[in-house]
Amino acid sequence: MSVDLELTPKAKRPNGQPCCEPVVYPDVEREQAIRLADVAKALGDPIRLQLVDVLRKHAGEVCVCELVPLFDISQPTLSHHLKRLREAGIVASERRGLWAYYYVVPGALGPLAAWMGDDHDA
Amino acid sequence: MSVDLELTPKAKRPNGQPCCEPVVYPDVEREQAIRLADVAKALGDPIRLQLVDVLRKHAGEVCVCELVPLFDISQPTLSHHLKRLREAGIVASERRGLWAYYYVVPGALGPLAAWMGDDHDA
DNA sequence: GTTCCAGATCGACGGACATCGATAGACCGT
DNA sequence: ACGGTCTATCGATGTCCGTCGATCTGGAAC
Repeated sequence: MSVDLELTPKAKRPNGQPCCEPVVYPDVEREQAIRLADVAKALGDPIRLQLVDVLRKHAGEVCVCELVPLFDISQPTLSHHLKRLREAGIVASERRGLWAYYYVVPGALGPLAAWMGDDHDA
Repeated sequence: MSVDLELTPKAKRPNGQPCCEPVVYPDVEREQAIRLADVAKALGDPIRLQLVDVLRKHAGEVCVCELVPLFDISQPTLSHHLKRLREAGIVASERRGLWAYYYVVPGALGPLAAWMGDDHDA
């Protein structure tokens, strides 16, 4: 890894013709790609995506006790998914008494949504 | 799994007060969530996300030989990532002679982008 | 046919992940 | 203090994933 690689690998071809114009893409967004991929990975599970969907559509806090019966998974597993969403910065929680209330962090999906929505064809 | 669970788990609380209003969310989008999560999972790797980024910004086909030097991974690993993106329906390829050209399938990111961009606060 | 090259596939390996039951921790009523 | 309830954590387990080197495939040039 971390080999000093030249960005124009045209080298020698059988007939010398290039396969396409060089892309030579700078790694401007290495770090950004990691952050975006982290959010995407957190959404890369059907249950977590549905969790975020429920929380978003509710536009407010939702008690965990209301989330548990929505999925055919055990309570520890649901807690695990909520933790992953929390670690990805997508949701946050607040404890009141016995119950924990979760909500979507405003703007958490913004960067990834913006990247996906960017119209690169125009 | 697949327990016949009642959707209103209010049961008996210590003082009988509910933690919040019932959500009772129908699984309208179980199947859709799986499809969206599949796309998100495919984007849940920095290299794959950068690959899609390069292909999208190029707005055309890009030869694999141009992609290899952009990342510090081996050629088989890159091929593996391209395969995963292909299986997720995000990219497609065309072989011409010795070389393989990849491009982003138009509209492949649309559903997920639409879901993320949906303004549930308004 | 033979040789070379680009790309895909294979097999292996280490690490991450989803899932569960059991348990711990926090909190409320009595 | 005690018992009950909600949520988080722990430990174990089976599966999936990213990565590599080695190899296979099929096309081009000689």
